[in-house]
Amino acid sequence: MATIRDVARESGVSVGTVSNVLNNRNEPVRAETRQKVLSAARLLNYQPNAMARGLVRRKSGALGILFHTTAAAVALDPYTSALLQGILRAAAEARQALVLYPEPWRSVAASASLVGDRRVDGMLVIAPAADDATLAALTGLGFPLVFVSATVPTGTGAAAVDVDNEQGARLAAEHLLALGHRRMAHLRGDHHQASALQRESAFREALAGSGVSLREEDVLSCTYQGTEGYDATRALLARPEGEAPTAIFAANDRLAVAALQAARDAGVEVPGRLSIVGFDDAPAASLTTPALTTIRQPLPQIGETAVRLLSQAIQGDGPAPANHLLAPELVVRGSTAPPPLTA
Amino acid sequence: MATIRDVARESGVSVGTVSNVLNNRNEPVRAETRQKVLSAARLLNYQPNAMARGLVRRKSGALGILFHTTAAAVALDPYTSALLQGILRAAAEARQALVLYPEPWRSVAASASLVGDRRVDGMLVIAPAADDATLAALTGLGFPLVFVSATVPTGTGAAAVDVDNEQGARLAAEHLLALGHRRMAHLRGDHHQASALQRESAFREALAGSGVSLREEDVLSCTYQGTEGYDATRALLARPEGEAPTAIFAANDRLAVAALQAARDAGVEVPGRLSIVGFDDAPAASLTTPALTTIRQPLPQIGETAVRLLSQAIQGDGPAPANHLLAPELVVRGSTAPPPLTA
DNA sequence: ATTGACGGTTGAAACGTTTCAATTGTACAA
DNA sequence: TTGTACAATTGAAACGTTTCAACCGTCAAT
Repeated sequence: MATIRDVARESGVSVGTVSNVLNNRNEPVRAETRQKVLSAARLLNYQPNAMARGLVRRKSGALGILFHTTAAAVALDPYTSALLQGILRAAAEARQALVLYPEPWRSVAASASLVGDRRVDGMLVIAPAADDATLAALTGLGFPLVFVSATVPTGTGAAAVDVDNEQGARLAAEHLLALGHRRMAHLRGDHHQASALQRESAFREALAGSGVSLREEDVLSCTYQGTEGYDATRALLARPEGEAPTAIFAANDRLAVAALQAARDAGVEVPGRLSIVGFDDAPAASLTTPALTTIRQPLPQIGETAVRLLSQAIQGDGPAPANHLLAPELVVRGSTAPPPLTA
Repeated sequence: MATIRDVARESGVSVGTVSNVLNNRNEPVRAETRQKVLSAARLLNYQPNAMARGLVRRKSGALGILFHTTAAAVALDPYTSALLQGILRAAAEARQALVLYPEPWRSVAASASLVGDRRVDGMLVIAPAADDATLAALTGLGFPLVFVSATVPTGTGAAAVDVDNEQGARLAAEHLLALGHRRMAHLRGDHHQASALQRESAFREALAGSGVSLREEDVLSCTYQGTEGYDATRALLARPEGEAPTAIFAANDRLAVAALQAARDAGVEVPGRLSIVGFDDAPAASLTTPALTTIRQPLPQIGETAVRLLSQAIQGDGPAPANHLLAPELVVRGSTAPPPLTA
């Protein structure tokens, strides 16, 4: 590999000058000299060494991504893929490389060691558990951090980007109410994820706003992983006539798909006898029969926004850090209909 | 951030000694000294700077991933996700960070600039076009490279990992033949991808081996992107009675799903009147109705193997580079059946 | 003629590590 | 007592950049 010194020798100038022209800083330099340097660099196929540069500039030109669990587990998730799509797009635009840390971030200590090696200039933290202590400790490191799919308490110096979960839940509620449903159930996501809590409470409040109450026995604790949705739904459908809800709002599409499966296996027609609304608009949502009515998250935009925010934070000229909430959208497909008339 | 010099001062020894104990090399060092250094490091929360270390060691501790197109486009692809899963798992094991370059690698020049900055120790090249000149130029860089989803001509110093496409196509052919099909069609993938060519020719040969010929008009050129599969299938099904194939082997699941959709829209029953076999076993394959019979690629294992090979190449003790072919598997689901009896 | 300004260029000092030859101290053998 | 061996430690030279104070002409103004 050719070094900057090789280029300097080849073009007969000092390394300082070579550096100046190659980084075209605003230092004055004769056109002729510039040409000599440029052609020497091309001739030697010179590429600046990122580490040497990073060492003195104290910038690596790379952004890190930290996952809440092993990255391997998360790679398969369409949720992450969609997010990544936006992240990559924005990173390409900002000319930043992306560093994936295969280890999950768990303790502050562990993540500190990742952050501490200064391999990246800032970090995107994906879907962290809503554990304020850890979050705070992480932000306390004085390292540019943007949380994705989370909200940070105002006052901490960090930024967060997320879909407006409450608005999403409200959209689901309004849709179901408009169809005429009065007895509904909710399949709740991971209880340690803030989004799950937000979706539940906003759904409850939206119903209450229309004089419909969400009963305690009608909210089932599941996880975003989804499989629990099956048994929960079977249990719901096994209830005596009149005790079963006519619609289910699932905290994400995985749960919704599981519910759909359960309904099919129980011989309950969807949407004829049971309506189901999901959340996310995962690719699978449009492939099921019936296709899923769901709340779409603008995942790519969330990713883009996060990168943009992080870049600003790194350059130090960011606006006051805050929670950025992006609007969700109701996508009506085939899994919702008015409740059966057998009231 | 504390530097190694801070640790040296704090523990009252030289930086050389600090470096020795922290990297526990086989240099002899008094137990007492070791303790002093260790506790000083802990006290100061010292983290070695990855760039400084990389600069002198000439190793970054990171692996790069290069995609054949914009990474953003590829992120959504379940194919890539599954691959990534294996890559991440193996990278975690090898304690290597992963660097994603958001820009696609197109020309050698462009990728050389990525490779040249020495930010990574080696590169995984995903699904490159089967363009020997570019491949050769890339391998000629003297940089550890492993191609994924490609085969390299023997002799070039690079390694490649892929599913055994020919065996996969053979599996599909045998399955269809065993069911009794004699007139089949093939939806071919990208003509610039080696895998598409391999799947086609192996399918053709496997049929020929049983005395069945694949007619020219029955192989339709599509792309892995999939959408063309719809029109191609419609055209196939619109042929006069007796001129239409009774089964389709699609080069990947996207094409197979499109074919399924086309059959449904044309009122042709699957698998009653038309059998469809896909390739990949993408997540969507099990969600369609009927679920797709397909050839499963061991994508996570391919990713793992690639990382392992790359690590070996970096350490310089790798075995002779070669093409590693992993075995595919036939997954029989609901989209295949014997041909209709109306012969 | 002296000064000042400025365009153009240089050389060396960082950046934070690792590594290695050199050095010190100690113990043992001759 | 001298020499040798070896365990333990040191100090400085790399690694390949960027940056910045300093320097040298040259030209214009005084």
